[in-house]
Amino acid sequence: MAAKTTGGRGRASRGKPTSSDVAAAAGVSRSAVSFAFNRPDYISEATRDRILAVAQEIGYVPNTLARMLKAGQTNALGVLLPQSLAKIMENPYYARFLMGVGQVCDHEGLTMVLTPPLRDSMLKAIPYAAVDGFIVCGLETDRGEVAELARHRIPFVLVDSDPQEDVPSVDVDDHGGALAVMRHLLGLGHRRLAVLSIDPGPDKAVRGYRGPLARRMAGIVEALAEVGLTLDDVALAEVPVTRTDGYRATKTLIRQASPTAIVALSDVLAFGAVDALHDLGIAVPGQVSVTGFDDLVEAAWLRPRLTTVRQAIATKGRTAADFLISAIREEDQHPHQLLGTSLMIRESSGPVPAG
Amino acid sequence: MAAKTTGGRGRASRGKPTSSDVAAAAGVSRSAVSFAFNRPDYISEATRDRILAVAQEIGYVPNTLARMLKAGQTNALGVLLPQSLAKIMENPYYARFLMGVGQVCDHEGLTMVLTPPLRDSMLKAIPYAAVDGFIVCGLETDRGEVAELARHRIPFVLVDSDPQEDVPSVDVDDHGGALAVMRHLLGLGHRRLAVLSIDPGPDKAVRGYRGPLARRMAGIVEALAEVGLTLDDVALAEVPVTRTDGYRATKTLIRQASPTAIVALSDVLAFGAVDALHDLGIAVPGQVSVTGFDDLVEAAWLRPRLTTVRQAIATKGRTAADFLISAIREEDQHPHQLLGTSLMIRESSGPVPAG
DNA sequence: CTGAAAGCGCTTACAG
DNA sequence: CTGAAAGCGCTTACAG
Repeated sequence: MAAKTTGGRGRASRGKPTSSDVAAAAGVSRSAVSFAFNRPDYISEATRDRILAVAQEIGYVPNTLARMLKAGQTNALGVLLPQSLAKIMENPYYARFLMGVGQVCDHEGLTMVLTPPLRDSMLKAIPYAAVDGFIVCGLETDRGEVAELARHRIPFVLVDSDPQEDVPSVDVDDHGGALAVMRHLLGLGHRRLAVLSIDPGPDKAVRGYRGPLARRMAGIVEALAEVGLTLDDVALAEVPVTRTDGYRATKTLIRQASPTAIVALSDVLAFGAVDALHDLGIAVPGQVSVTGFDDLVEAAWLRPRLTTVRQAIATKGRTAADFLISAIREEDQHPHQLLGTSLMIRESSGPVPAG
Repeated sequence: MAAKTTGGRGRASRGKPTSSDVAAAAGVSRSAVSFAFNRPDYISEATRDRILAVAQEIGYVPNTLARMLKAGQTNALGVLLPQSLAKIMENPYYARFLMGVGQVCDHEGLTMVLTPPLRDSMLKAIPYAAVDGFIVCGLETDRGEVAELARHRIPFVLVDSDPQEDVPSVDVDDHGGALAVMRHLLGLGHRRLAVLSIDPGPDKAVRGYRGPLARRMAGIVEALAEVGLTLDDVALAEVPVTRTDGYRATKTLIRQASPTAIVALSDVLAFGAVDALHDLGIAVPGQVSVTGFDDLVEAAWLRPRLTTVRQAIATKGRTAADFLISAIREEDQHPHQLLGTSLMIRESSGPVPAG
């Protein structure tokens, strides 16, 4: 601990100067100091200048925390993430999503607070960050957090989740996207398919798929049914969304199922798949087609260019931030936005190879 | 504004419940409530359980702001960024850097607050976010902010900057990196070079290059001198660090200077350059070599794989976070870390074409 | 094991 | 235009 000079309440005291220090040094009351910063019109310009000069000199700036406490707002938007900060920043999907959120924050003069999953050690006393509300992200969410947030009357919006009646939410037409990409592949004649899917987390066994993953799987099942197939007819791998995991899983899928097409449920996984196929000497799309989901900026850079399902990720972030701001202002609506998806047919998918 | 029931200090009051509400409902004092959350050993288990149950029931959770104010710390690390949040999240370099910072935050149980450049409208009353300290990032920094932070005794560390004696800092051997990549290209016989550089910002005219850019330029000049050239002998474009800007600038450079090698001072710019050359039908490295700087993860995905200067970006973030934590704890050291760079020779650079 | 009191640093009616 | 006072919601010695 730092040594603290006790009795020093004057400017001689160690630590950050407070409004009292400024008041003493400028020979005015603390309110005058406050007015100098917040209500220029309440005091004479001369006094204000003097106070500000003194403040500048002794290095005073109003304590943000105290200000926030008084005001009852923080001017910060929280983003409650489904994974560790390190993992999130590694995932281009989130970079893009946070870009959207960031645009709104920039525009509204808000800061952005990134919060990793709540430590569920003590679900009672969640140490919420100092924010005005949360954007709750991600496939793996809505365990206890959502109920907790609602109970504590903290404004929030759900993203990539299972929409709830009375909570604002932003989602994407995952079902339609998955359906479209599957029909594309099936239309090209592919029947030996592998689905490179996203790890649904530990409680899938208990509760089945949820959120976007559930919708995407439903789209896949629907498309399969159209040609008389079921999920049992495709190879399935479920892995964390990293390029490395996509790479490894692809090698396994190829070995075990020798599919003619790999349907990745995320572009990042598709990147890994293309890499793996390249390293295996398998031509894309000559021998194996690969499709993604998301249409990250990087998807168009890849060679071959990736066929994928586009979703407007930045728009999703922007919309979520807008909805949150409305919720914070207690404009008591509960808007639900469903953004469209569209199939981007590029170079990584082609007709099933002859034979 | 929300309607506020005035005199209601009981649990009937609107808005979030406070410790008084819990105390009243549980028939104990406010301190007891506080103890239930913070000092389990100060009260009986039975009482604690009762208080916690009541808290849970009425949806009470201690106000974070008040807590922080009392404690004098926020458990949040601020990252002061050189650009708007939207731009930052668009740049893979920052994604990687923030990943490093995130790793430390994850480990230490800290949250991460992203702060765009301070609005210099009112340099006196900068509305600092509620954080324990700042990691100050970026080429364009150290205008007024650094002096302000120091004046206000806010702990901070400088990253990618011009190190100062008494401020912790983390930098990279930009000079060595630039020197190495230039020697590589010159060694391959290239003499008609174009440098695709980073926009130094508005006050370059006044103060010249600073920070990493200054060091990289110095490395370039040194390498040029070794073969009897000067900066006047190379084409130079200075643009914002986006793939699009790299793309456009490359087209211009090719038209105006027809270089045999393009030295990009950032991988993101190099990505754009490779794209532009591809679209122009110019072979890389057959006709034009391209090099980058950073060695982003994506650099190895590119085809041809990008020759570039590797810097340990995530480590930089991690080190910066560690230094900041030390500074916050007032372990009064001012460590300076200089991380190495290394030249990654891959496929995008080759010998100067004959003729 | 509990309760009244002070205080973290600020802002804001309110009376002068 | 200024100053004393209350209060934002919490925590923490302190005396019981």
